[in-house]
Amino acid sequence: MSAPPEADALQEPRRGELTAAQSRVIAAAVVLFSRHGVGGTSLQMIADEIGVTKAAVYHQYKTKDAIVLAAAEAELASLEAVIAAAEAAPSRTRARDLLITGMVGLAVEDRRTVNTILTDPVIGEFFARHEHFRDVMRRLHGLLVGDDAGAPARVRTAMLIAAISGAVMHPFVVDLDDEVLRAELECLARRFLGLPG
Amino acid sequence: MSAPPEADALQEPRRGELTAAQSRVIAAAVVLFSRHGVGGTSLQMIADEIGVTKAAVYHQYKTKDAIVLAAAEAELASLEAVIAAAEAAPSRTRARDLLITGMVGLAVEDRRTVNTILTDPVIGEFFARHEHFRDVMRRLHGLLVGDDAGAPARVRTAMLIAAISGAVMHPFVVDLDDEVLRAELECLARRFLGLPG
DNA sequence: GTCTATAGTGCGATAGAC
DNA sequence: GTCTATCGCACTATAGAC
Repeated sequence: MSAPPEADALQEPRRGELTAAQSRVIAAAVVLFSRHGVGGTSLQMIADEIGVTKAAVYHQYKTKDAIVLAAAEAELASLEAVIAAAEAAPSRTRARDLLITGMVGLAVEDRRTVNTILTDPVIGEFFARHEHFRDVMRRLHGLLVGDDAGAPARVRTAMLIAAISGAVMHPFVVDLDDEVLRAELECLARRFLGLPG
Repeated sequence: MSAPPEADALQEPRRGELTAAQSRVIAAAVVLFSRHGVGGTSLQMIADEIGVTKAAVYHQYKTKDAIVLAAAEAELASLEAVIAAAEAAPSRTRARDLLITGMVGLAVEDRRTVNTILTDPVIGEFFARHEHFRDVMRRLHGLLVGDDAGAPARVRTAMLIAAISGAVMHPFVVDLDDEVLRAELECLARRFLGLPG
């Protein structure tokens, strides 16, 4: 595919460039995965969602697994961007601040998709097998609690990640405005970490 | 699958009245759902897991949806028992204490099954349709924050539920001993609620 | 890049014997 | 309660025209 060289410096996840057709496939897949689970989503559903045939989808990705992998990495890329921004912060306090704000922002923005996809067993297997995911998690943990690899620190990080990504899709908050939810989540997340906020 | 939604509202299975054969089906289903997702689990897999044929499984439950529903309510029943015990406590403080201990205990005990099943999109649809689930969540919320239905209280409850159920299956804590994980989770959950302990 | 057409497989579900 | 056997269908994946 041919793209204008200037205009698209913004959406490159650095890990494999997606063509426009591929982006359409992944966008549809993410929505459907979150609605029906990975196992409950067929290539026919993805094809229908973007208005093409199955064969056209197969031309972009040779197998369903390849689509699942690309969708998982697309989701991960958003988180990685937030982490990279936080790592570039001048101070540790500022870094944690950026991280909380960024993570809450991502979760609120996507709501239903983020956690459902992150907790899907099929995606979980991909993440467990791929070093890139573990690396991102390690960097996130480092920003939150430093080099401490003890049990309390690890449980703390796990709880914060689960709390933010899981809370946004809970029935209790479905009717809340994005801005209200974002503010409350940030406040409670900071308090959980013992930060001012 | 994906039957007309209106049809199954009347035929709620009575909890706690499972035959031995039905219990075997549900136990196998819960394990497989958490490992492959609901959509990725076939009746053949369930039949193989308990060593019978598909037809024998169909004799216990007429459709796959009926199995999914029974499995979801079996998971919910554990939580309901914890809530009932907490509601019977003499004081509100004691009730919250029992609730935290019970919820953490359930989550640690099951680890992989609890959260994966709770966040599966197919199970989520069942929960959204059935009043019983909403009732359990309402009682849980009441125990945690009383009658307060404001945004901060709801976000707080949602975060705590997500934090406990989600943290136990995070990669960071997979290697932790059950007792260590339980102690850390209880401590952090209490602190999140501003309780002593 | 998308199409039609088709392969081979496994699915949910049913009938009827034991 | 479990079995064998089967139906009709949807699935993943491929081949080849445009």
